[in-house]
Amino acid sequence: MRLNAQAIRILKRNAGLTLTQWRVIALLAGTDCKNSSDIERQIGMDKGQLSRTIRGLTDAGYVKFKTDAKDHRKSNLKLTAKAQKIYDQTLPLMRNRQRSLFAHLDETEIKAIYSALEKLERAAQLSEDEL
Amino acid sequence: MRLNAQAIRILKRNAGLTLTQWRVIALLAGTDCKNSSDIERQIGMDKGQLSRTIRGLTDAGYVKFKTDAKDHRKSNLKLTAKAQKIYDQTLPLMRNRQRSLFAHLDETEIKAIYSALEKLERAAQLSEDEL
DNA sequence: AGAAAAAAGTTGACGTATCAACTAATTTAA
DNA sequence: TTAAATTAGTTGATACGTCAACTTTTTTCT
Repeated sequence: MRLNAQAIRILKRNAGLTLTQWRVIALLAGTDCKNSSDIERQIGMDKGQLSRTIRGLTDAGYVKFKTDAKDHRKSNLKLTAKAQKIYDQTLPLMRNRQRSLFAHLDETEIKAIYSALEKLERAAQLSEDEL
Repeated sequence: MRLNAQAIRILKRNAGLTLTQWRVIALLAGTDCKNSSDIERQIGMDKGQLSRTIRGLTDAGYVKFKTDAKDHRKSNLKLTAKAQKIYDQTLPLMRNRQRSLFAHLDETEIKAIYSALEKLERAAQLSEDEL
């Protein structure tokens, strides 16, 4: 989407992050997501993609990776101080962008979009079975 | 988008085509687009991507490639009989899908979506300059 | 006519989305 | 309790979107 272009630039210039990296960091910082599956459930991101993104983040020193003590399948992810700082600096920028985008739409438009997209997803899902 | 999933399957199973290949074929068959730039203008597809897609189509025998006689920069693309046949067979399937998707939405929803997306694009474009 | 600009395509790089096959660990159920 | 199913995560493959650098050919401008 071209809509993401500016988000991508903001993140690249201000934080040196990709969009998926940002999304993962934001979830680790702003929700109680602690591992890959949590994130997957939260935003429906592909777990393969997620695995690679997380590796990238740990390699870059944004995330500390531990395997869960109780369940050895699970991981236990934590943001480093570095990541937390970047998050705190970047969140306002992203919030502003979000706001300035949606400022152009009125309530009914936003609702129509969400409901329509939901319907489309559902319709797509239904006819999926016929293939 | 997950919405494209079924289109992708229909194309793969019934025609052995990717989505971008289909789009290019559909434009060559259904409009007066004759070269890469025409297509680019029509659907705003990246010219790099387009170049590769067209190469793929010519390699697969769907498109005949000639350089334009008058302007040696331009190409002159034509569908082969094989491609035309696949197009004729596949178009109804894609049309049906389109219809069954949009059948779930009413007029106002469809309009709201289009106008909202336009506004979003425009808003994104505007704030782009501030970066 | 000659230099500069623009247009058409090509190629490379990177990021993202999705599907599939696979390993290892845990849960379930016979 | 052991076999089967499920869950967590990794890895590979393919397609797609976007940006950038580059070549070649044509236009534009002076």
